Amino acid sequence: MSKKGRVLVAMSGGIDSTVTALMLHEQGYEVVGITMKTWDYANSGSSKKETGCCSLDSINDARAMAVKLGFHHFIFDIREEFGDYVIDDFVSEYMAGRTPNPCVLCNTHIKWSALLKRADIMDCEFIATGHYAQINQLQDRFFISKAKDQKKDQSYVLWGLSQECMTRSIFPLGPYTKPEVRQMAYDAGFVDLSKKGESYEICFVPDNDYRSFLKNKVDGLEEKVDGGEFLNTEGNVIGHHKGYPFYTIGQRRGLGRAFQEPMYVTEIIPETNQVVLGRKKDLLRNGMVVGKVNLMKYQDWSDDKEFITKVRYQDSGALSHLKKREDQDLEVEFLAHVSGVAPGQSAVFYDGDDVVGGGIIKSSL
RNA sequence: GGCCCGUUCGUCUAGGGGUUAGGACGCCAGGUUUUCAUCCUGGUAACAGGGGUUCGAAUCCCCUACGGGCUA
Repeated sequence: MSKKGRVLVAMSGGIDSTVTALMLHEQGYEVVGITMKTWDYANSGSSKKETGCCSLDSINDARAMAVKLGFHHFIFDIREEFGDYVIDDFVSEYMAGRTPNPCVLCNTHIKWSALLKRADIMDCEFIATGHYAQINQLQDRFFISKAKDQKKDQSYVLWGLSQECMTRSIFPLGPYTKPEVRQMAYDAGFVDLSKKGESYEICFVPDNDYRSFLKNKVDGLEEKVDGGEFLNTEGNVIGHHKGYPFYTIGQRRGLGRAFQEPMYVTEIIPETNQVVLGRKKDLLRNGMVVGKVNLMKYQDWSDDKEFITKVRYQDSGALSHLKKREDQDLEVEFLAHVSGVAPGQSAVFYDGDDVVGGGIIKSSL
């Protein structure tokens, strides 16, 4: 029917995915909307403000939006896969003293495969999301590149996408800035939507309190880990904490104790339920080991090639060398010290604006 | 049991007759952020207690409570 084909658009009811659907429609695609239900919100407490990408309210919003635009719309229940994979990993990572990245994991292992599976059933050649990122191609390889709007760039959370995923994905917002997208929503008559705020929380933790979430998921956790020791970098006990799963490397606030200067979590030791605190300079590292690597732009490179490594979503990045190891892990050497390397978080490597690849931080060096 | 010091926001402290009693850390609230964090802005909050002296006391004096040195 349509000139360009059918595209399955992941709609959350928010401004970005709505404009995505609109743009594709205007470009001549036949749009089918889909909203994924990842979590059962009925008994997870009330949420007054805008919550994650897939709250129950948002599902209704998304449906209403699709209907208004005249698209077909489906709700896809992926609670089971999502719960088994993303939530179980989330809990076990924290219990192992690491800091998981559920959005990345969901994108890599759940969201895209769920979308593609549905796209096949619905006879859609493409899938699209409202991510601020771009897809490029170098010879036969596809890779993610940063969005035009560097402030909104979301390439960091997409490092895990496979070649197959990228061949069929479209990110219509990549070449636009957030203000431009807002204007488009406004011009299209979605005045309220154009003023809608961003969503921040983890979708399955609507009240943004992951610590309570962990307590609810793990029986007796609080009693088990409460009262662990805070150590200084010399190994002396300097206080007590609420339990190692409730802290993350680089954390400063919420330690509940005053010291002469700001103190940060520099190490988490789950075996002994100890948390090491140090000064800002104690967070600096020379390198790290990254596992579960997915390579995008290049398969190989010379050892002296310099890449920019981001260690967190908002990290501005540091020049570094990447070396492949026997076990497929990457050894990353920072050319300048990097602060707050947290095992469990994603590391993403860039060549300019292009994503070379990414992985999960195993340990710092 | 005689002679000397110290006691300030929750914490560590600045201030030595007229100060909005300052800062740091904590805590709280906003901002930034599709993770957790970081980061930025702002806010809350104190002169151990009782007497004096002074126009005026956190500041000077005198007692009453908790902390350091020579003597028996």
